[in-house]
Amino acid sequence: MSETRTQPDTRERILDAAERLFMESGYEGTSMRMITGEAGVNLAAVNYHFGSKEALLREVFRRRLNWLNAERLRALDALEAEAQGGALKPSAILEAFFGTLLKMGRDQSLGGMTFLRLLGRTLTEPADFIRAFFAGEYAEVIERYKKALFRALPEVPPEEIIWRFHLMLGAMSYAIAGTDALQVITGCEVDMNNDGPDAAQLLEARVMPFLLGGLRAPLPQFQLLQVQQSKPEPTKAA
Amino acid sequence: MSETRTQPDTRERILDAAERLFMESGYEGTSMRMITGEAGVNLAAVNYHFGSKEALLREVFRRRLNWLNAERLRALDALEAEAQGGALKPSAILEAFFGTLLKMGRDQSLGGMTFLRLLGRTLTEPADFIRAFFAGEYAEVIERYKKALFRALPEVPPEEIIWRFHLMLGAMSYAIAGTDALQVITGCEVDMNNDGPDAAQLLEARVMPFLLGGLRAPLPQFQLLQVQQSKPEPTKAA
DNA sequence: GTCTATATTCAGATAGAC
DNA sequence: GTCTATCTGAATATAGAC
Repeated sequence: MSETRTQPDTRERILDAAERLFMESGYEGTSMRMITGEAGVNLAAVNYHFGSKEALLREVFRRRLNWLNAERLRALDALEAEAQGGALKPSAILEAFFGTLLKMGRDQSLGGMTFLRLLGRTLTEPADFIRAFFAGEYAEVIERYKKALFRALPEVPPEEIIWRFHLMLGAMSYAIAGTDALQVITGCEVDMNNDGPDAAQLLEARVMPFLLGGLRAPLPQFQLLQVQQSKPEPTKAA
Repeated sequence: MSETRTQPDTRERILDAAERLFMESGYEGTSMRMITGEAGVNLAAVNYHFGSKEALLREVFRRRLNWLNAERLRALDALEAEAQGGALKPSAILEAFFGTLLKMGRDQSLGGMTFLRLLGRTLTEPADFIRAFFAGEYAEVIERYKKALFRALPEVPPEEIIWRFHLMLGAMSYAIAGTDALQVITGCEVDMNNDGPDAAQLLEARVMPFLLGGLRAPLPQFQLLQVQQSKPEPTKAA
């Protein structure tokens, strides 16, 4: 905040450039020369300010994930306070979890669609240190939401809920990240490449019903058998 | 088939090693020295047999996708012949499309889970030539299945079907590819790392109900308004 | 803090002997 | 077809002047 800044924020310019280029070309596919070139700073500045390319990537994410994690916890706290100890509605939980994410897409100062797409892509990056980093960053929030879903869907086996959480994350990530990848595959133009509020709003209207439908789908056969022994009439999961 | 082979198939050994390493470390993260090392062949052999690293990647996929594409078309042909000109059930279409994919996971000679995970991961690789390659390979099959879904769900706007197709692909890809990525995130062990029939069967039982639930979810608000003007009682999509 | 110049490593690719 | 040896370029990172 109160730094003696000489240039218009070299550090910030590097983070912005890296965010965009990692999104576009992936971590391994982006060189530090590309980053410093786009940022208009000297090559050595990255190592001076961040120490290494790995540390730069971590900082790119930390800058945004701090807000996302805090906001997701806050949204869940608010829901639970309102419910006064009762179980939450599955749709409200998804709204808190994914709605918060999509709010980032609508706000440039939080990263906008650029960061959302970077996030979706990076979850599948194979580099070990990236996976380890995300595991640490996400652990607390995921744990809280998992527990909320367990309480919201008591008749669904926890293992099944975890799988469906997994599948919802995947669908959302692809919807965000895979724009060109999968829109080429589906052979249709999709209107998400531009930043701004429209893309995130459309995404929300389209994806949330799909996720909720998947989350509340009938249980697979082999689990229905287990459940029927303890409860009558469990055809629907919720 | 009738080659004058000196060694136990250098070409095939390279393809197998590349398939596994690309799956594990990604395209950019895998060097030709890693590949030839694992295959136990000379470094120069890759360029001799395939010409370049790019061409090697394409051949890794072509070897498997030829079967997948043909089988997916065959499965759809069979369904349409059986329906005698009528519309198909959405569940049958998904079964043909994703069931065929998962059949590969159960059969080592078709690539097994290794290839399935490679496929899921590679769809999000950002390199341009990879996206272009997939677009070409998938075009025909996607077109046929899209049309089948349009007919199967006449009350759902085509644009919405395309989105949900997109979302189903994403969920399935993550379920397959993101094993360690997302199982770390969800904080639970998932039993998919090993090859073999069990993993693919479990996957099928778990994922298919989710996909069908998403595909048939209620339409988003803004599309309900459009549809209600032409048809009564369209609360459910199917 | 910023720059130039460079150290070091490793990538993909190829020439040419066998 | 397979090998050794090597070319060429590009990557990350750093030393040291300013």
